[in-house]
Amino acid sequence: MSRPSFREKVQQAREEAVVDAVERLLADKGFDAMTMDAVVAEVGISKASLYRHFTSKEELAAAAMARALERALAETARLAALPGPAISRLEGLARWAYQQQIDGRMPALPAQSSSLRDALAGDTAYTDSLVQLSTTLGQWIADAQHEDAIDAALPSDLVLYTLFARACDPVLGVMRAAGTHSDAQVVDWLVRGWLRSVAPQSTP
Amino acid sequence: MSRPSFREKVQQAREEAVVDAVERLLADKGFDAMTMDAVVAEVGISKASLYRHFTSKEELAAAAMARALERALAETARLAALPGPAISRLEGLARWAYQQQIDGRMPALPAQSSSLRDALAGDTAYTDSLVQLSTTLGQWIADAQHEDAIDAALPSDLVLYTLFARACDPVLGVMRAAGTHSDAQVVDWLVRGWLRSVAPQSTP
DNA sequence: GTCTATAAAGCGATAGAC
DNA sequence: GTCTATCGCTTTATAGAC
Repeated sequence: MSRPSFREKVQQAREEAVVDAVERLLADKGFDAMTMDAVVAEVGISKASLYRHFTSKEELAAAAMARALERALAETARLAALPGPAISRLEGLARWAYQQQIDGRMPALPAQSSSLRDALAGDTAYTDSLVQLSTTLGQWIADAQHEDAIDAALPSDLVLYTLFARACDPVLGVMRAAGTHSDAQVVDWLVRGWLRSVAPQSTP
Repeated sequence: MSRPSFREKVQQAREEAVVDAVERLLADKGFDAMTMDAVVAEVGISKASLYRHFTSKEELAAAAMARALERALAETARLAALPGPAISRLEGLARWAYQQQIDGRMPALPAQSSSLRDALAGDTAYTDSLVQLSTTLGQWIADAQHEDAIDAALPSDLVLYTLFARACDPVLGVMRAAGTHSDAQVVDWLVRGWLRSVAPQSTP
């Protein structure tokens, strides 16, 4: 049991190095523009070795997405321990998502791609994390609605999807390219904008 | 002058048929997944003929985007003639953008693609329309800020980009796929959400 | 100007030696 | 298990006949 663990650890370390590179490339170029040659060039292994560990490009993307979801779950666990109402936890996660985008750690997958969707659906690490994250956030959203911090007339799944959409909000990139305001200022505007978009109707 | 106009009209009609097909394919599959074979199959011409009229795939995408911007400009002209404050015109355009998405008339281009960006920048029909649209909407946004319908603390270009982003809001597609609510209801929630996201701070 | 046929290149995936 | 070398397919783009 302890004999093969060394080799297994080496394998796991290499696979993690691969997923690291894939995460960067997916965030930088997107799935279609990312080539397997670029992956092996960044990791420093051969293509045949890469295919020993991951049987397809889609599987690589699924592994990167699974890891991103794991990070999101870790952040929700951290936020859950903080005091304050549910809406402040949701705000914290939105802010975290924008920061991930700035740090180049947000994989960019195409919305329409059947082969990719199949690979994602078949990756239990991905689907399990997604379900768990959705469940937790759905609870936070329901709590915030009961606390009257989110419009109770909005379906909770719509609120959840708008929050997920903040993770790939193109406005951040455009504003950063313009360079007229600090990252922190732009993120603040966008996070507050999301909060207002789901806030209860003001009754003047 | 009138002699070659017949042939020119035939040419133009064919080019319009091509751009029609490209618009549908771009909205359905996106730029990367759209192949030139699919374009010629839909139009019913050969690939060589297609390349007589459009020298590259990027140029086709630019033509489709230019036409989409022309439609947006036509809608702004229609909205400009309506009575009411500037914010109601902005709301109307946001609603129109979502409807375009539903109708499959919103080209989906990748955010990161150097060759595509160059082709777009070199297409005057595209850039001119984009500048004109941005100028008009920038004025509307400034008006709405003066009317205290949009938060005056927000930079007008940020507001403009968030409005553009509504044209490719992924939440609409996800909600439509869920099928639990009518298109009109979902669009209404999303449009009102955008309005609230840029509304002035409520001062309770 | 439009067609058929094909070139040219990029990329995902694999064979076989070591 | 990793490498080099290559296959096989897709796709963009073009040559040359009509």
